[in-house]
Amino acid sequence: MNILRVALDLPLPRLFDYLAPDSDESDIGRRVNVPFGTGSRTGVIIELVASSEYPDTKLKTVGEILRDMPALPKEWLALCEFCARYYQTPLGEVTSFALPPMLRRGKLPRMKPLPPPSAAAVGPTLPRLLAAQQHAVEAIVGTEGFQAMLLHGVTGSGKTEVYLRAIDAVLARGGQALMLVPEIALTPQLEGRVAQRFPGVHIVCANSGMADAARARGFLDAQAGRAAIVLGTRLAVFMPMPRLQLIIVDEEHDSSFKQQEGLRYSARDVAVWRAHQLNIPIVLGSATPSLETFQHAATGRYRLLDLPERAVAEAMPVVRIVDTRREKLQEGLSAALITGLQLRLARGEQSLVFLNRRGYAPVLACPPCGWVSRCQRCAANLVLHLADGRLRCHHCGFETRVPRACPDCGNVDLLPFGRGTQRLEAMLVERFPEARVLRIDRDSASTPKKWQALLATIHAGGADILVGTQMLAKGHDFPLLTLVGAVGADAALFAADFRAPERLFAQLMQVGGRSGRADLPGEVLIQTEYPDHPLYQALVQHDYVRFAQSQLDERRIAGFPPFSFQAMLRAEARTMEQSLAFLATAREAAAALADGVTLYDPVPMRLQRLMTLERGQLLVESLSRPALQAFLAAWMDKLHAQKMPGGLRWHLDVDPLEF
DNA sequence: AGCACGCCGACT
DNA sequence: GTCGGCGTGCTC
Repeated sequence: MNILRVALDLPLPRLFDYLAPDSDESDIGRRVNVPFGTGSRTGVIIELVASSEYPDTKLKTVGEILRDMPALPKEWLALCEFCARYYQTPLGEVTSFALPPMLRRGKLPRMKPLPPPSAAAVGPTLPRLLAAQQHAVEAIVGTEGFQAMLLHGVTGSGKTEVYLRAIDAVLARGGQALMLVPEIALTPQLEGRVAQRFPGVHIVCANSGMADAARARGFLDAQAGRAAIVLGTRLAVFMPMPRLQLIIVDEEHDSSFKQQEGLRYSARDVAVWRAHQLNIPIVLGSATPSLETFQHAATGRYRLLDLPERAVAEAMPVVRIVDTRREKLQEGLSAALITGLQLRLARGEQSLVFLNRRGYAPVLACPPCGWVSRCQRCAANLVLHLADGRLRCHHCGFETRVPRACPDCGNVDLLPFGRGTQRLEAMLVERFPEARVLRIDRDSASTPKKWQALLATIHAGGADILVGTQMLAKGHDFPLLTLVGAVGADAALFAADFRAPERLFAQLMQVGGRSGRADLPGEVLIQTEYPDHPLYQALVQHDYVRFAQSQLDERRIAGFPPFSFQAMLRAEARTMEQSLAFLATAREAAAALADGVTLYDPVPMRLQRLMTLERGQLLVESLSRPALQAFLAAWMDKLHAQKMPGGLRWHLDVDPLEF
């Protein structure tokens, strides 16, 4: 009797077997409706077997096998199986996540006819390549079989042009190309550029913001090979592409490639595995590569392709460190920065003040009695948003009106402490009454429409001084911008998270790269109380390599990634005792299995309470990835078999980014 | 995760 | 007398 093994979207690490008289091998990879418990569900057929370990008498018969679309290819199933294994997630959860919601539910979109290939396929005139670009293109195009390559080049060095040439070569051979970009509102822009470059080529986008039907159509177009180029955010790594010949991960260091909930996968790492599986090249591009990738390039595992200079003929911005130790700042701004702003204002150029903290002030306090604005649900302060008179928790979204007086003692003189973008904006408006000040953060650019409007204003020269968070750092060119001031960066220098310096360096490099494109030279001023810090010194020199090497030295000594491999078990419950007790039990359960693996003590998470849940974590570390993987598999078996006290939830994060 | 079944409190 | 609280047990 034919038995189908079906992956269902359940948090159970096993497949479910069903009788299926009218099935054959060709049904593997098809979606199927099956009776389950009292109801029914849609899953994916993984295997066809002759007998089941499950008692025959209890086997149910499948419902309808959905043969209305081609079966998902073997490679796609293998990719899902890898993720299930590597991230210790049930296969059904992975296949479910990897499918567009509409297909997951067993439905199909109405297909649209392909747009007719535009006859006016006039190839655009190609820009001339620098020698380094030319070399990179040749290296990528000439690669046969699997090879990971790091394309290392600063903003403006012409990475995108290299990608486009490499894609062009793939298309000429009849292949498909997959390009992953960080999740920023910048995908449409890139799509435009790619579409313009390849007229008549069917390009498909994939990101979570898309309408159901469009996403499902894109998936089917990619699977059928109708789409030659797939462009998308991290979830696009799961697009089935039968003739895939090249994968590109742009801004590979960007943390948005790691999903922070559910299936906690790294699209960059999954992409590398996929390239290996398909025996094709993969290009990881960045001005500030992740230390994991840089280390691979340094040891020769990845091939390094360097773009050392800007393709457009202008100098790198001058980076200057402003020592604020002996200076009385004006609302957080140094005299040097204020002078710089004045100068740009007089010359009709744009400036940007970068502060990675939104709101007016991080906390509102009552000095006489000691009251501070705290979130009821989280172990965090409520941030003062003066623009709309509210206190907000940036973690759980709780908000309330700003109280007129202290809730504890009635004092009416409540004081905002610290500085956010709104406060900086207010200060700049007062200090430069003639300037048009524009604030760009998640509050002012809350919708794509508002964001587009802000961008349009900036591009039209309708703003003199921009105040913004890291939102401004990514991907956009601001031709009129000649000054960037970074304020309050020091906080990240001594953060507990060992990856904080890496992120800060990338951020400052990226935001600095916004200045001085076009023909106007750029200047970057970094305000700091630690002017001699090696991180800032490396920025002055534009020396990513030196910074990366010093970070790698520290990591090597400390035994941190990339010199070790980590996983984090996290738990949340009503009380911290419950969370830590569970983690302690899990640690005991692990002791017998932990060969070549170090287990740390369970500790409260840095944001201890979120949405009224008390959270703890337990770090696991190994010098060997296979040892860690073997341990995790055995450990998860044990934990899944264990009964959980009510109200306790836990998850495992493999290769965690956040601590 | 759902969704059942299963025993103990305040309502039509 | 029942509606319903969520504890625990199962899903091929």
